[in-house]
Amino acid sequence: MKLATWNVNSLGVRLPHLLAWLASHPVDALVLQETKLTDDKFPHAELAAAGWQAVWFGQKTYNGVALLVPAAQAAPAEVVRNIPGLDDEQARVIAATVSSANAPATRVIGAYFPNGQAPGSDKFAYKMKWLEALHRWVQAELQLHPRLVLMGDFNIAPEDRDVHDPVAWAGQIHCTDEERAHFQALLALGLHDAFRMFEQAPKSWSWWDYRNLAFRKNQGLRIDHILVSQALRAQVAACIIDKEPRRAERPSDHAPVVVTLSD
DNA sequence: ATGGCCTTGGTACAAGGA
Repeated sequence: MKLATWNVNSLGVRLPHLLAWLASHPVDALVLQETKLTDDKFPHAELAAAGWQAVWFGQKTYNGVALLVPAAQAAPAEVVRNIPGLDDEQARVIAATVSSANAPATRVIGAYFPNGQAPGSDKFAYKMKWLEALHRWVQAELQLHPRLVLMGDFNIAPEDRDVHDPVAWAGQIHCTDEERAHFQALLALGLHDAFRMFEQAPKSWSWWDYRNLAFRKNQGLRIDHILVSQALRAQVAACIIDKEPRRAERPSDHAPVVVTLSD
């Protein structure tokens, strides 16, 4: 079973690009972030024509998330939109139970973590509050669904090796001690960073700034993550960042991350 | 380098992203 996450930075712009990637990457579930579409604008018909069913949760201009599974697969079940109990006007989370043909049901949480803008800002305070609510909710979800995957754009670089220039980024947004402590708190729930379960090339990033020729110079951050629960840990066979779509014309600034679970 | 780019809304340029 393959599961993937991708911040597409506008599904309206990126739909052809997404369909091309899906055609050559037959995953069992894909979560999207930054769709930037209200629910009435979500391109479910175009996705269905390409063989994909979806559940989605969006808003105008900003944020927006979705979960795609093959049309032949069972429909995503027990769908949750945003974090229960958190009063949030921003569309950042979609969760569902996914059943592929050859694996037991798996709880998939797709999340677009707040950016946070800058330490000390109102947006940073919102990020902290959101992270606290996420932690509480994921803890409860794990009790209900031992087979659980939390994936998405975390907007957190967990360690200095996830940052192209740790000195320049020290204490900056995505790299503060507070954000990193929240990442560790999620791991402490019994989640595992699938990418770090394997030896990886140094300077592996999932996001590169559009500016400064950052992709060409491989100056980026690893901020898109796939965390798997203890029950799934032994089945993780591979985890990769697919840089190829970042080379495209008009790419997203993020690359997809893909995890392979053995049956 | 104080920044460079991309997207949205809307039709000029501001806001947000990371």
